[in-house]
Order: sequence, then C-alpha cells, then structure tokens
Amino acid sequence: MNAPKPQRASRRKAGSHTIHDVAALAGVSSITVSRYFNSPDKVSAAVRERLREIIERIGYVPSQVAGGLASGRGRVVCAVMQNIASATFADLVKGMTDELQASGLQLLLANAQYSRDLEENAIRTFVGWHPRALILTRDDHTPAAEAMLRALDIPVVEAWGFVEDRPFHQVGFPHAQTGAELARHFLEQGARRVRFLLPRVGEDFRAGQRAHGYAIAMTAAGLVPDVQTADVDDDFEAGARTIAALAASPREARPQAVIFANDNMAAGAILHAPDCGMRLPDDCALAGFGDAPISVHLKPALTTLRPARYEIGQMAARTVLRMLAAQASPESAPCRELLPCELVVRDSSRVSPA
Amino acid sequence: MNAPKPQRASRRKAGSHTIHDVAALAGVSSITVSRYFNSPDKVSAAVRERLREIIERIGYVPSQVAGGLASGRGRVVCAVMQNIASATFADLVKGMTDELQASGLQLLLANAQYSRDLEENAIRTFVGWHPRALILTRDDHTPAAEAMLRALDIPVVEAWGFVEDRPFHQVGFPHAQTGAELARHFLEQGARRVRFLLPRVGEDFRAGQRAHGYAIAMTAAGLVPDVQTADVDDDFEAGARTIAALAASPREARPQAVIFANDNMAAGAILHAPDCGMRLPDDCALAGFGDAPISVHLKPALTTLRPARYEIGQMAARTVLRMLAAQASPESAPCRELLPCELVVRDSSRVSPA
DNA sequence: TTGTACGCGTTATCAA
DNA sequence: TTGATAACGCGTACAA
Repeated sequence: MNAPKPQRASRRKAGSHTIHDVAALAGVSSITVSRYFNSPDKVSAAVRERLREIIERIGYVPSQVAGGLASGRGRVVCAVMQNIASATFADLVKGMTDELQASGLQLLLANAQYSRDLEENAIRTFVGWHPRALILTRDDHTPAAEAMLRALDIPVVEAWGFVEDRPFHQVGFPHAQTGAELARHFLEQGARRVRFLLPRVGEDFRAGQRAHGYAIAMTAAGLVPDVQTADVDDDFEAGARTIAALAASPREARPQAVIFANDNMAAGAILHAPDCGMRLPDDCALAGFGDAPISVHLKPALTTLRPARYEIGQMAARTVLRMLAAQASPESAPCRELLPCELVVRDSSRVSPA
Repeated sequence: MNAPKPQRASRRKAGSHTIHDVAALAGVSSITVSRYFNSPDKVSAAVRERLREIIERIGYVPSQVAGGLASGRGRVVCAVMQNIASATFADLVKGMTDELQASGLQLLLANAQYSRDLEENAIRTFVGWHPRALILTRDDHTPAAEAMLRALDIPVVEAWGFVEDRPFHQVGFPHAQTGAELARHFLEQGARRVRFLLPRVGEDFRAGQRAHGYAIAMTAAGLVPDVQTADVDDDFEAGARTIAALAASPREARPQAVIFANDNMAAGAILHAPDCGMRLPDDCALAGFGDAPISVHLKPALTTLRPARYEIGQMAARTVLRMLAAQASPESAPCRELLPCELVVRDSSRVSPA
C-alpha cells in the first residue's frame, strides 16, 4: 500500500565514480572504503588488497569537496600575496607549496597587488572556502579584514614582515631594521652623506619601511636623512639616471654612498656608471636589497641584503602545520619566527676616504 | 507516542553561519537565500533588501564547499606549473589569476618541477577537486596522466608550448621554431660558426627544443650544429666561463655567434667579457632567450626572444572561460591560440665581417 | 573489524 | 515569487 514516491532524477555525473561504486564492487559498505583512505590500519589486509585493486582499476579518486563538507575540515590553506609575479612572492609561494604538499594540503592563492582593499576582498572570498589556515603578507589590514580574521578561529600567519603586538603568528624579519643596518654599514666606514633612493612606484610599502629605518639610523648618528624618490617607473632606468646625476655634481656635494631600495635600481646604476665616467665604488659606494641572482656578477659586485624568501614561505607553512597538529587554541600566544635577512658585503659598498 | 529518536549531536561549527541562519533571521526559507546569491532577479526587491542587511550584519559568506558539492560544479580551475618560482611561470600564474578572478573562479596550483611523474601526481590530486577545467604546461604526459585527462570530460589547456595533433587546447608558441629564428638571424648576417649553449641543469626541456630548432636551421644551411652544454649549474657563471673560453681560443676557431639558452647565461657572458678582453659584439655576437628586464640595460644590450608570458596565462584562462560558457562538447575541435614570441634585436647580436 | 544512520551546507526539482 | 523535499559524496557517532 505504499504510495509510490515520486522518483527524483539522480544528479550524479556520468563517468565519475563514488565511494559507493567502489564499495559495491568490493562487496563491502562504503564506510569501509572511507576507512581505506583515512585509517587503512582499521581495514583488514584482505579487504584492503581487494579495494586497492578495484580503486586502481576504475581510477577512483575521493572527492575533496564531499570529504571537506562532511568532515568540516577541508584540506585547504589560503594565502594572499602582494605581487604573485615578483621573485619575492614567487619564492614565498614555492616555500609554502613545497611544505604543504607533503601534508596533502592545497594552497589557494590570491593576489592583492599591495592593495589593502584587494586583500580584504581576497580574505572574504577565502572565508567561503573554510580553509584550515590563512597566510597573509602584510599586517596592516582594513578594519573589516581585521575583524574577519579575529572571528575566524583558525591559525592566521602574517609572513614576510615581523612586528610586535599582533594577535597573529609572525614569520619574517623587521624591514625597518634592515634599512638601519645598511645605513650603519656606511656610517661605520666614515660616510656622512648617505642617500636612500625609493622607486617611483610606491606600492611596495616595505621599501618605505626600510627607508624609515635608514632615516632613524641617520638621525641617531646626528646626520640628516636624505630620502629621494626616483622619477621614472623602470627600476634599472631610475638607477641609471641616479648615477648620471651624481656624475654631474661636484664630488664634495654628492653623497658618498647610495642605498637603493632594490637590486634592480642598483644594477641600473652599476651598469650605467662607465658611460658617465663614474668609477665604482671609488666615486660612490652602493648597496641594494634582495640579493638578486645577478648582484654577485655585477662589476663591482653588489652589496645587498639577502632575505630568506623561500625559508619564510616554508616556515609560514610549517607554523600552520604545527598549529593544526597542536590543536592549539587561538587564545595561546602567537608564534614568532624571526628569519634571517643577511647583509651580504661585496665590493660595491666600500667607502673611499674623503 | 513518538519513540524519542536518539538525539544526534550537531556537528556544526560554532561561529560560522549557514544559509539557514540567514533564512531564519529574515523569515524566509533557505532556498530564497540561495537565490539571493545565484539569481537575485528571482527574489523580490523587499526580501532582497532584508537579506542584504542581515548578511552584511552577521558577515555571512556562502560555503564554496557545500555549494560545489550540491551543484556538481565547483568554482575551481587547476593548473600544473613546472617551476612556480621562475619568472616564466610566475608571469603565467599572474595572467591566469587576473583573468579568472573576475569570474569568481579559484585557481589551484601545483608545482611539477619539470617532472612528468610529479605532473601525474598533481593531476591525480586535482581530479579529487572536481575542477571545472585543467591547465597544463607541457604536452608529453605519462600514459596514466594522458588517460586521466582524456577521461575527464572538462576543458584541458596545454599552455606555453604549441604543438600539432593534440586533443587538448593549445595556447603558446612553438619553441623549436624560435630556436631556428635565432639561428637564421645570425646566418643571414653571414655567420657560419654559430653555437648553441644549453644550461647544465637540463630540466627545462623547452631549451632543448629551441636547441633542436637551431640544429635544424643550421643543417638546412649546410652547416654543422654546435650544441654545447654548460659545465656549471649557475647560469651567470656558465656564461662567464663560456666567454672566457672563447677569449682563450684563436679568432678563426671560435664561433662568430653564440645563442644562449636563456638571458641569464648571456648576461653572465656580457658582464664578464671586459675581464677577458673580449669586445662585444665585435669579438663575438650573442643572443639569449626570455627578455629578462636587465637584458636591455646590458652593454651591449642583449638581443633576445620575448615570449608573451603574461598573455599566455591570460589567454589560457580565457580559453577556459570560453569553453565553459559555450558548454562546448569535448568532441569539438580544440582551440589553437598562437601567441607571439618576438625577436628583439639589440646590439649584442651584430655579426662582424669575417 | 565492519556496518547503520544521519548530518555537513548547499542546490535541483517540483509544486504552489 | 516562494517553498518543501531530496540529493550531492563523504565522514562521524554509535552499534554490532
């Protein structure tokens, strides 16, 4: 007497197998197949072998989507980069993926292009993916983003920079201090006139932080900071113009040393120096930032700072894994991983006696 | 007289809202909230406004995981890169994300490090995510990978290279032809002795393809190909050693032109040339590949090939979007998008009269 | 070691 | 325009 229930059309996609298909073929229940993947030791060796063969034969792959929904813990970690295509962030990404891959976690990437608003958008999108953790690459979020992060209840890592008094894990190095370190490198050699050159495109706010550190160090030494900004977008060209301008001014008036905000600007200066009759480092000492592959091959070889890019990405991922393994409550104190940003002294930064 | 059903503990996570929470607050059913996001025009303006306010207030974000499972169409596109941290692949990734982001599609990345086996692993992992499309960066997959791809029933794009007779969409350029183009550039200037220098680390098989194209062009001109391999890993160092070796051999014996497999090797040669007393391009003409930012600033400026990296990534994503929009059956002929790889002639490649 | 029942948060289908 | 119901594919809780 059963009223025939209206038969719903199955929404299943053809071609794709499910855990039930495997179970049916093996003559076991689907939960056994689930255990085969998630805790194989709870399945008898005989069944295990039978399942292995069937899974291999039909090419079954468990659905991450269904699994993530059912368990409430998807295998996803999200990261917001500031400029995916730059060497810095590409190296960070490689460090993260190398580390996460082994744990079966997928990295979801977004690109914020140094914009706080784009970062907020990315975070909002990521919330919908219910990630296990979030990796960011700045610490000055929009209020809305900051509110979302605090409400999230998952590990949040701020990588690349390294600041005090944040509620989130820090993995990186303090940028301002590295700027100061370069300044002192020149001051200790007796230089008094040291300039800092920022790129015209100001989106990389870390460069500004390094300039700030430089300014502090200069002031502390009783000197006047001399921060200038390039007048062209292309970093190499900016460096070339800088050295040309120096060549045109009398020796007593020009800086004894120039700190470029990045290696490309410094490389532009070094490559163009012969054309202006500037002999480096005798006529002017130089330093850069980033330890670009070419910096050691320039003549003179470029003094620069070497941030542990790959290692920061790796450590950010490792911190995520540690927090997930520890089931750490978000209340516990955030991790603080200080990674090296080494001063690499080469020929370009030798200050000539006045 | 209802037998009290054993009350199951809810597995819901605290803090996170669901579509039902929103529905309850608004006094509508959950499907209406679903419609608010997926087809707002089917919801009355009054309800729409009420929902907007509530969603904003509690910070609700729809679950991509649940939505993907229910609809069978997750908002995911997967891409397998060969070396995430290299400028080439970083630019490709940026092109893809820029294009996909606007469509609300998430890019899942994997790194195969030029290994076919790692690529197969990545594809297998990606299958579990039920992506809407797959973007690969080579065309010579393992048999198992090839089988998976053919069974997948989603758009598959092979980007960066560009070959014939593949069942998948092609977006890129033919690498062998660009090698031949460089060879002809020198042959047309009257050079007879032209060398091709490969990096020692042979993982970038595209360089090998360019060398092959070079060899064909040389043979076609009745000349003997001269493909050599660097004896150090560092590309700059390899270039420097090459120029030093040339300087040590008599002019009649050494090549009139050298094609370096990438710009870094060529840059190493140019930077080291003055130290060996080599005057470029008079003593030897040079060319590279990749149009690195520095190539135009070297002295002499480097002749090189400029692949449309970003545009290839962009076009790969665009092809994916087109196929998804068209609901194209996998049977229809694959797209073929040939993107430019322009020869950029600068001073370094001027061949001196014999 | 294996199985049953149900829930995860959303969307497709059908009905009103 | 709105809603009730079932289904997506899997994991958890509990029972056997």
